[in-house]
Amino acid sequence: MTKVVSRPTLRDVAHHAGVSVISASRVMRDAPNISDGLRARVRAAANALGYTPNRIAGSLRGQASDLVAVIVPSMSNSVFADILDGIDEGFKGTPLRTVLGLSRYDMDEEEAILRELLSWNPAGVIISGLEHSAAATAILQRLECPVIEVMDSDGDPIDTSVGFSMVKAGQVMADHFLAQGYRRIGYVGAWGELPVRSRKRRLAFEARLAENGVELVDRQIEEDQSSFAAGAAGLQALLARSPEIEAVFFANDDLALGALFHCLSVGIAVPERLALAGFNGLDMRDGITPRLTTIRSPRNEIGARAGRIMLDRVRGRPSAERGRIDLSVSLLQGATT
Amino acid sequence: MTKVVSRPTLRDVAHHAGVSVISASRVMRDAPNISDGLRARVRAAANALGYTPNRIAGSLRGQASDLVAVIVPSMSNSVFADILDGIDEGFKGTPLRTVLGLSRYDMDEEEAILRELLSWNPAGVIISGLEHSAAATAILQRLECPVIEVMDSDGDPIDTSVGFSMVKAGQVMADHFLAQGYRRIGYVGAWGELPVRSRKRRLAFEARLAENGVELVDRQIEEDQSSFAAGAAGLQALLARSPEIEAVFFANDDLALGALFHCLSVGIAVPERLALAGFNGLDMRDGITPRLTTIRSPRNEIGARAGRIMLDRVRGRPSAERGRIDLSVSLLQGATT
DNA sequence: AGCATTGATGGTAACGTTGTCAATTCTGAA
DNA sequence: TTCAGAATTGACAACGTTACCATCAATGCT
Repeated sequence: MTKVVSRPTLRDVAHHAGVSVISASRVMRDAPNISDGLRARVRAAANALGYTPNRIAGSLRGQASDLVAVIVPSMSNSVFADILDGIDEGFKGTPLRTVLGLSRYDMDEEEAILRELLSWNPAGVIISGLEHSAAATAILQRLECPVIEVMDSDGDPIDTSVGFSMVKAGQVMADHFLAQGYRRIGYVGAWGELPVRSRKRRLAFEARLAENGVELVDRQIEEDQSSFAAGAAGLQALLARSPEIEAVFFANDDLALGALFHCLSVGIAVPERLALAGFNGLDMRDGITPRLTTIRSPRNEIGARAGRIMLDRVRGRPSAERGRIDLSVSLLQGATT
Repeated sequence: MTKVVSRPTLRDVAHHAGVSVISASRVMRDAPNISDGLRARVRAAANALGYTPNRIAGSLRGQASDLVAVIVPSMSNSVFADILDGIDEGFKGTPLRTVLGLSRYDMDEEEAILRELLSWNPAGVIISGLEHSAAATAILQRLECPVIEVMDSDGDPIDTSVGFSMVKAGQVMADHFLAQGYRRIGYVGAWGELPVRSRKRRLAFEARLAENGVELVDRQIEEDQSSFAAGAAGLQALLARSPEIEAVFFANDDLALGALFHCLSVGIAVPERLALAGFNGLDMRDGITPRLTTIRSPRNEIGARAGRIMLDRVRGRPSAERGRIDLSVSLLQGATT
């Protein structure tokens, strides 16, 4: 019966320190009412043995683990990467950890991964968007742990949402276009507007224009995912159909920048002949002349705020925010409008 | 003693189906030797109750969980985002899940997060780079679970590594520059070459040039993180000091593209007056004319391969690869060299 | 002095699952 | 018909931790 050299447990630590298991446990998690001597002895034993707590065991005893299920469509989309960075920042120095689930822009996949992750008894769920499959919504509603929906803030959250308003974003850009005096306006999207968010933005953009008596001249939604190339292609298709357009709003910065490069290379004067505006406020803009006009989406803040709220909720702090949390979007005026 | 309505357990399912707990367990995990009747009854009961297995409990019983600790510097860097996407792809349809740890380009932080994540009894560890703190290396070496180091393949892995050779990458570009006839060559990096990988690449680049009798004219390492702006600034600084330079290798595509935009806007002819090349092969390149010459780093493949190997190892498949796995890098010839 | 309160420590059971072994039933060959 | 072996099902213990309660000593108050 040669015992395999495996990780030391609390029992080992307690034995080594000559105390009871429960006392060792108390020291390790800084419970109150511990004498300095006991604390010192247990600490020493833990160090000597290289003890690492087994959180799996701890989580089983408690009702929930310190794992937070984070479900987003994809990591390659820098929007979600930024959100994840923000969340992790919020978790820094806490026992909370992110367990990742990627939905690949598919509601069924999202539902499946949600079920999967719930089997880890997460302390909370952070999920992107307000739209989910009926079953997923039902599951989320029944959940006892905090559920934070990130990105959108148009609509009612299941529990709490942290995001910004796609409607406002669309309106802000419409107002800007109108203020600049543009009247023959177009729109370019991509990927069949798959993340529904972009459609919300466009509809609000169109509606605000219409309110002011300006009808969107034309729109072009590319099949492919957003990219510089798609932006250039979209713009070309749009202008081929509707050459009178004088200003274009793009679903995101990638598309807009691709279109900008196209304009620069074929000699379309920006913004004199054609004004361009994007959405997101990627750092990328900074090195490009003329600097792109866009709307800053508070991606990092969303993540950090969601992480912090999750922490507060898990800790049971009464100060923890709830409901819809609407971060503001702001126009970043560049030189392309 | 009103029982809180909480998640049903196997006991509930078993009771509902009129069978023993262990039988229910066997049905749920598709163990052999189960009668169709039993299977059907348990399945029905599980559905009726909405049973979700508690993997925390399952993991405690077994020796390791199905969680895989993935430690990378940052999500905002698209290189790691792509790797994570790849890993998750490899885990699709398996019980393996990613628990995320971000080291923020800091070895001490990496060590700390490693310790943190180990307390979840992970089935394996995927960590970026071959360089870790001494303590972290020691921990990783002692680990019983698979350890896969991703990105680099210059050097010896602790257990298994999946990546590409920074040295080869540097050499490939040096050979390309030489083949194109460039002799007055410069280099631009950023962020004090913080991810050590870029320095490895540069040194190999310089060494290969030197082997062929060409001394690097000058190099400029920006303080800031890589960005278009840093690339433009770096190029300007470089040319201010060494205007005779005719070709520049950049630490990555972001820098190179920023420099390219700068050249386009100030009228430096590319590649006639100045040749530019980047590194990574980001999709971004596709929409920009002239298309950037670069080296494709197999980011997604690294992730997918690492994920698959992790799965094979966890499953105990003898086919599971080990040791150093070197993915190839290839030159993507564009129009900037 | 008597008694409640607090501080410090320990014992026991439980969290939900699964590995191990035992018990029972069934199958097919002798 | 009988019996070995397979198929099927179950009982029990254990994984490492912590909640709960118990114990005992020290302290403070009337």
